[in-house]
Order: sequence, then C-alpha cells, then structure tokens
Amino acid sequence: MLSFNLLSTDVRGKARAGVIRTERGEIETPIFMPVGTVGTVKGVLGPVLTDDIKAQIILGNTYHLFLRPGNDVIQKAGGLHQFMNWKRPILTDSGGFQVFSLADNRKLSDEGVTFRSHIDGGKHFFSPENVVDTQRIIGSDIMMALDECPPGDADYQYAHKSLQLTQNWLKRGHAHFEKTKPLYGKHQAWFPIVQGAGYPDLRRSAAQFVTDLGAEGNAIGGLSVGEPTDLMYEMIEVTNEVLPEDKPRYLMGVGTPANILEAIDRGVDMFDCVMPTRNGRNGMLFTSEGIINIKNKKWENDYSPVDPNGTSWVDRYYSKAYLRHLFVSRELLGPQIASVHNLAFYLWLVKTAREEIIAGNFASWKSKMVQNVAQRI
RNA sequence: GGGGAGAUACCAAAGCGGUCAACUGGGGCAGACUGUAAAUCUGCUGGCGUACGCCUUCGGAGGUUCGAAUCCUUCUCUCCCCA
Repeated sequence: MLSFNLLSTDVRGKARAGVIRTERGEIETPIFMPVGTVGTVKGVLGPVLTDDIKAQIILGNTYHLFLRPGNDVIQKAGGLHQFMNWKRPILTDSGGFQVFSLADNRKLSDEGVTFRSHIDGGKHFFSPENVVDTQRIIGSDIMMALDECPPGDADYQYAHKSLQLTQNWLKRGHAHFEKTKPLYGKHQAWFPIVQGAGYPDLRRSAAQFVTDLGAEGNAIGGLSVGEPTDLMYEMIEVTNEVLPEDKPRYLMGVGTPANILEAIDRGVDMFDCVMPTRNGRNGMLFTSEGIINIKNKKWENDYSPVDPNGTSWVDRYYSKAYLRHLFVSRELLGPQIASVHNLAFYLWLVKTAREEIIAGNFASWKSKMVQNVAQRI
C-alpha cells in the first residue's frame, strides 16, 4: 500500500509537510522528482542521483519507454527498477503529456489515442487500459492515468469536452487498475488527474470527480501549458479546496523554483519538471540567489564557486569561469555539472520548504525566497 | 631563372559593373526552454539611429564609368608549379 501521513501544516497557509510511504521507501513531502523520461535522468549517473542529489523518487515515461526499449526488454529485465538499477520509488507518466506535446502526430478518439512514433513514424494505440498494463510491466510505484492535457488557451467548449473525455478515461483506467496486479510483487499506486484548463468551475467538478475515485493520491494536470502564471496559481487553489487533505497532491510538470514555492503554499506535495535538467543542459543555473546564464561573458573571469551556498559537491568543486568554459567549448561535462547542481538545488529548495513548514516559518521564508530565486544575476 | 594563382568583414569563403553593408560556415554576443521528439532551438554580429535612413568598407595608390568588391594601370604582399 501507499500511505500518506500529514505531519504539519503551516499555520498561516495551506502548505503541508508529510511522508509518503511506499514499498520502496519513504518520500518526504513536499518533494521534487527529477525527470528521467527514458530510464535515465539525462546526464546524471545513478549513484550521484542517490547519494549527492538525494533524489527520493524519479519519473519515467510510459510513451517513451514503450517505444524504446519496449515492454519486452523491460519485462525481461524485471521491470524498470532492475533495468536501470534504481532502488527507490519511480513514478511513471502515462503518455498523457505526449497527447499534448505530440499533438501533430496523434489522433484522439473516445477509445484512446493513436500516436505516430516520433522515432520511426509507426502507429501505436494508447488506451486508459493498455497504459495501465504497460505501467504494470514497467513496475512503477506510482502509475499515472491517461488524460488529455488541453493547451493553456483552450476555450471553454473545448476544455469542457476534453474534460469529459479525460473523466471517461479516468473511470476506465481506474477500473482496469483495480482489476490488474503488480508483476514484481511490489504494490503500485494509480493517480488520477484533474483537468479543466483555466476554468474554476471545470477544475472544481474535475477535482470532485477525482476525489470520488478514492485513489491513493491525486494529480493536477494541464497547468503551465501556456496560461498566465496567476491563472495557474488560481487553478491550484481552486483544485486543492476540493481535493482530499489526507492524500498526496501532485502538480504535474511544474515548474520554476518560484512556481514550486507558490504551489507548496497552496497545498501541493509533489512536483516534477524537466527544467532543472533541460535548462541546466542549456546553461541555466538555478541558485538561492537567482538565475545564472553560465554562458554569459560576465562569468569569463569569475573564479568563484558555481554556488557557494550549494548543497552538491560540484557547487564548491568547480568555478563559474570553468563551467562557462565547458559550455562555451561544448564539453559534455558542462551540462552534467549543471544538471547535478540544478537538481541538488531543487531538492534543497523543497527540503528547506519542508523544514520551514515544520518550524512554522514557511510564509515569511517563502515570500523572501520567491523573490531571490526568480531574479536574474 | 621560367610559368601560374590570389589578396573580401574576427576566421574561412562566395560574389566578378547597379538588385552588395556584401551568400554561407565557423567564431563571438544575447535570448528561449515548465507531466523531455531538446546535450536543442532562435536572434544579432562595420558605425550611428527605435525606424524610413545616413555614414565608412572588399590589400595600397591612381584611372574608366551616371554607377566599381567586380573593368584598366601600377605598387606591395602571399601561395603553387617547373628548373
């Protein structure tokens, strides 16, 4: 079973500190989950992820793993944990986000979605049911429901229709989940997803629908897909007013350090985002003092540490000038160091948020940190 | 000693009478990135101006022409081949 214990709630706000227990270990919330789409957190070795970054749970992606290496290889390996030698929990996205991000290569129907593979153009059909089956083969500790993620500027009519499709899929996915069993002897949870675009009434009814499914945790999807930030915060608030307090809440795909702090303040427990790794690979460093573009000329002769306050050894071991040199020279070590740093920073951020919630100081710490973290330096 | 080729912006390299402030690469500078089709993509890169534009450029000097990076003369320098 997956359980969630709420330890502490910030006195002023809705921020929560808790513990999720899975058969592969505990997850202290709020938590950030590094994204490892195809069975690898890009550029980061497993032991670094475990010991240095201290990731408690990582993501995988059903669509990508299904295409390559494929269910067969993963099943023969004994599941994704065995395959990549990762012993802590894994959450897998269902491919729902690819319904959105590969919009040009897919066809939606009530039954499911037909994709054209981005790798070889081949046709594949995903349904709420077969996506559960594939995630059983992957063996993730938390499986995600198949959903449709409408774009941020979806009009009401589309958002409404899309939500009905998603809810139909949630019902079917949930039923199939209840009917099937793990393949490797470890419990797997299944999280449904709240959609509803930027419309409070849709979000509220979607949250109620999801709550009624009685899953072990719930997710908020369809945010940070082009809508204004304030609208995203409003949707999180509206949704969390309805979602049950005794289950973890997962905000999918978000976001910037400031986004995460604001969402924690509105009662979110779990996050994932490609930003620390992708933007890190592209030279953006997130620090407690603000955002650095390490490729900029101004760091050319700055021999100070990457981040003097950083929590990863790379922060003090390498200088900004050296890291800039690696990026400018297109050396592979540059993106690797940046990824390790950014992930360690994200994990530090949520860990500190947790401590501040428990200490009762979250609100004041947050308002100061949101400012620091968002500025460009 | 004889014969030939060439000098273009930071580098390489197109252009061979007007549509050239000059193709394209590289380099440089900056930007984007939110459940990863991304170790990717975009913009700028003579000066001044937001912009229409104006000014100074294609080895040096002179010339032809309404008009030259492009044609002619000459100087300087580089490279290749044969002895």
